[in-house]
Amino acid sequence: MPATIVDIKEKTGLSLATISKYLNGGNVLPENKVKIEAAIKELHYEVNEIARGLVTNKTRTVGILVFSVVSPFTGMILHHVGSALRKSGYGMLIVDSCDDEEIERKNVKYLISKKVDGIIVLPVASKGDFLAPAKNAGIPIVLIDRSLSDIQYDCVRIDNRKATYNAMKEVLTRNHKKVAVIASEREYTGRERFNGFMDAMRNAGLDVPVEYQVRGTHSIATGYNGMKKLMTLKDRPTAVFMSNYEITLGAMLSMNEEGFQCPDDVSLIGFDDQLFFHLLQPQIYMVEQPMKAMGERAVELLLGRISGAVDEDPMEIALGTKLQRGTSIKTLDP
Amino acid sequence: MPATIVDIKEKTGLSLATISKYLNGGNVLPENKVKIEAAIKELHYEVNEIARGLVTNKTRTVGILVFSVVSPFTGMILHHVGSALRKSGYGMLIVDSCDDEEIERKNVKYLISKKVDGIIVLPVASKGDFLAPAKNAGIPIVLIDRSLSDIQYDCVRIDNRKATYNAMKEVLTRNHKKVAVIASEREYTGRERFNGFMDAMRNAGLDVPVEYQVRGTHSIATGYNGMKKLMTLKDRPTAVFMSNYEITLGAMLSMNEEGFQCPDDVSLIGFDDQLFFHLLQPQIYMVEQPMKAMGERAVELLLGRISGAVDEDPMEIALGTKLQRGTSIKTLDP
DNA sequence: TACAATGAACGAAACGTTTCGTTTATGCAA
DNA sequence: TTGCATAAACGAAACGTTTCGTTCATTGTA
Repeated sequence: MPATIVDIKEKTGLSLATISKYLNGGNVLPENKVKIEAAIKELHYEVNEIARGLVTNKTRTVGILVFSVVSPFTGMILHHVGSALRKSGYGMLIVDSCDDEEIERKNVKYLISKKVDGIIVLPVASKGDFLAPAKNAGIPIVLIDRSLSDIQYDCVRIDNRKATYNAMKEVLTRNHKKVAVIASEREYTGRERFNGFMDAMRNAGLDVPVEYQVRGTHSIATGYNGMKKLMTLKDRPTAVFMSNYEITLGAMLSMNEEGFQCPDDVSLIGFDDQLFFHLLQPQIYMVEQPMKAMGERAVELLLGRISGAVDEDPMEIALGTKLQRGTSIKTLDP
Repeated sequence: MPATIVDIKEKTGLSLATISKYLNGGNVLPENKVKIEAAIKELHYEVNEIARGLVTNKTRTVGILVFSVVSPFTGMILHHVGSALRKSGYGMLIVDSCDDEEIERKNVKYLISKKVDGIIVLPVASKGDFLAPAKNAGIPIVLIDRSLSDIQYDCVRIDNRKATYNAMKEVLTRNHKKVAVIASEREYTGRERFNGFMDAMRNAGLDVPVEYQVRGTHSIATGYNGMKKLMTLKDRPTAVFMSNYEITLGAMLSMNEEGFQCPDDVSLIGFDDQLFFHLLQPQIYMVEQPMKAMGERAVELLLGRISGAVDEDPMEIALGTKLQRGTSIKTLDP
């Protein structure tokens, strides 16, 4: 029903090749250009991307493989990645791994079958074998936020360990000695941040007793239960580092519930500013990730790989973070 | 490079038509079936969806047009819609309207150019003209959550007005007379819920002074500022209804900040349970939407339209809600 | 004036499927 | 045996583009 390039051919008397050339930005005589444009307007012609894809072997669509589509972190990344892609004329086919490695594995195959031009991954698995089918199919891959332990892919993220290490200085220079951590231990970021925390403590010559090391998952429940547990210890910490948004949220809920005050009862420092912590009183010290830049750099890199403009070995891009200062850290007597 | 149906043809000696028939579930002789399956395995053949799409004029992909991809409500819908679609072999091409009607309008055209088989919409606009191009192209459309004012499309949602009306009974039977509302006025749901609130008050013979009617946007800021304003009135309300998740979150932050206690200082009732309110103390009364059912029904309906199994006039499906009872409403003396 | 060089237009083949109308093979009844 | 009905296989066309190698026209140069 919709007009095709053949209709344009008949209306203008030109050949398919010439019209195709025009459509793809090639040079045609001014008079022909006018004819073609008139015909296009009159017939409401639009190129059929499917037919085009069949011959070019490109879909102008990239697959986005996310560990979970309900996380606010994911939502924000999707927002920025989506804008950047659209600006370049690409669409995004999103698949949700539901925090399940088996689903993630299937999703990769699905994206391949959909012939996406590239894949952006926020992985759930820590190892990279699930991406092998895509790699073998020659599909460019860029990771965001989380590196893989056994194989290197292009990855845009922050230096989690260092960022945590630096953030911890804010606590340590205020003479805190008894500092606890609540961190996720299942993904890359949680482990790195935990390590950064331990680095800082070790470097300050401070010990971290096991009951101060709360490990869990990337969830509100981990923060909630973790904080509850910490605050019922006989020997409470004077400060707590929380490794991500969900954990921070959970921890704060628990504090509100128990009536603990920050920073009077305990000092807090967290990760992943999601805007709304700005509204909180007290304002929490927070490591802010450059979400927009991460999304944009990842897209830029992926499109570079797709076009062939980038052909070096896989690279890890670590972007800078910013510490949102607040009022949540108390200065103790030396 | 990847194997095609022609390779299978040559390996088996059968015709393209027969192999295609097999691939699409048709009957072939057992011996041929064996031959074909062997060849497929040996050559790692997978059907090229692009080529198939060119002749069938189907992409097995549906477009998802969301008002904002960063909202947790959207994330949850995406999760359920995505699962349901995948179960039926469909993928989702997601486009983000960034709460902007102009972008939304462009996105519709983009989805059409991508030849999606159907579109699921969480609209930002209140009027439906932006969907006209898709309708004219014969692409089935299903709305979720928000109806349009001027034209009827298939829509899966709840009865916001009634749900609010019923929820308000919990407040009114506890003898509250001075009840305020914080509601978004820009989208369908906010307006309906506001109306439901006013219905309930009117029906109880109660007046709602204008300073008790806070209208704003679907945002944390509206809830935060709204609650702050309400609690500084000389004549404070004894209860507040909050029309959605973000507003509820903002309102609670403000209360925590000011040190107001719920339900001692003010009773609260909200909308959109997002799991994590379960963790809160006190537990807030919340109208819970059937997110999973909404996503699944919408997909079911859309696929029905696509296949032609459903061909009645557009329908509005209003699913039932559930009131999560809590401890956030105080019983006043009569 | 002839010839080379340049640039635009052209025709046909190709991309990998599905589908339509026809032919071939099979089984059964007359 | 012949004829007929049924089921499976077949060949060819079609889907709407891009692209390759070639032809044609124009301009500039010797």
